[in-house]
Amino acid sequence: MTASAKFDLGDYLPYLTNRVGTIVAEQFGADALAEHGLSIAMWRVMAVLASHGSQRQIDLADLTSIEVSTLSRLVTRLTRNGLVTRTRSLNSNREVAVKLSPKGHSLVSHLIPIALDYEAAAIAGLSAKEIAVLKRCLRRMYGNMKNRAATPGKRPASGSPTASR
Amino acid sequence: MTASAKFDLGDYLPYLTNRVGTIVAEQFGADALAEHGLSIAMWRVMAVLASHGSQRQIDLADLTSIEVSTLSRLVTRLTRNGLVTRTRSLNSNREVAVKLSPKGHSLVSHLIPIALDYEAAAIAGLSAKEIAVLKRCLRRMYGNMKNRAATPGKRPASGSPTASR
DNA sequence: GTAGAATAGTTGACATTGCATCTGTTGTAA
DNA sequence: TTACAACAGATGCAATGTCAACTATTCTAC
Repeated sequence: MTASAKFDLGDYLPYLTNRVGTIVAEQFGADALAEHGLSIAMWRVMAVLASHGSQRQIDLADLTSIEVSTLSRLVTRLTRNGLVTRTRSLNSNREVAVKLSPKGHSLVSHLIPIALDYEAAAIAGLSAKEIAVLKRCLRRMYGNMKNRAATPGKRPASGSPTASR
Repeated sequence: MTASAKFDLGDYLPYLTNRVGTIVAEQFGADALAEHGLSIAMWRVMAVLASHGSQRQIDLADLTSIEVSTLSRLVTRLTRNGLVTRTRSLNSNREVAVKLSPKGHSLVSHLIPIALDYEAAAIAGLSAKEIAVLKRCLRRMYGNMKNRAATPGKRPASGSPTASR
């Protein structure tokens, strides 16, 4: 056992965060999405479209954290299921505009209240004040990481010489 | 169409949570894990082992939120890479004890400080008090959902009037 | 205009995942 | 003991995801 074995995962924020995200998604997926033949990724795409309106695939990828190539096939599937439409963008011929079809819109409208129920179940027992802090923290954390990604020399090089290929 | 089209994803906690978890994992994976041939899932397994010691696969699955069948193969891969060992448990012959090998231990020891740097980068600008609330909230949320999963009649019936307060 | 870089999206090859199913082990109760 | 349910883990196979090319379009600067 080396000295650095001192690592308390239960106090490590990325772990705590990912576990919450995963368990909520798992349950919502199994209880609410499965019966509609939707995967969590599909729901995310539809939720983004419901909230932000028509989007290019590249923006969808950014908003959903789904890889562009994965997203391309995902949109193909959603299109086959009649939930979204994919049309060439008006202002550019290489862009695509993805938007909810009427059927897709009606499905998200049905799912949104259920999703909000799950959110409510997750935060049960927490005060409004705590939730406000929670949201602030999460937004800040996302911003911090996003920033870091955009910044050159992003490597923290703790203990490791950044010299790599 | 319907009134419920009013859905602000930017205020929806499962979304905020998953995005933070994803972006931290993505960057840590690309910057620190890739050069060691590790995936995020592999890192999670190793981090759990570093923090909790030897585990059965089923417990690893629970602690990492990785499916048991996926985990089985993942452990096989980690074993092939010499990072963990898989031995029959002492007290039961159907159980397996997964633990870090010396090589695996030395690798996590190297990665842990880097992981903590990423955590620090993520929470930059937040006060200790806010972080305390954040952790409390995340633990509570996980507990709430875990509970729900164990409870019979967990379904919030579509369109349910659960939406109170 | 034209060359070349940048951008948006798609696709082929390959790896990984997830469900259902299977094997083997342990616990329980007649 | 025997029978059977519950459990831990592994595996076949179809579905999905990922990386690296590749096509097509638009932008930039001469």
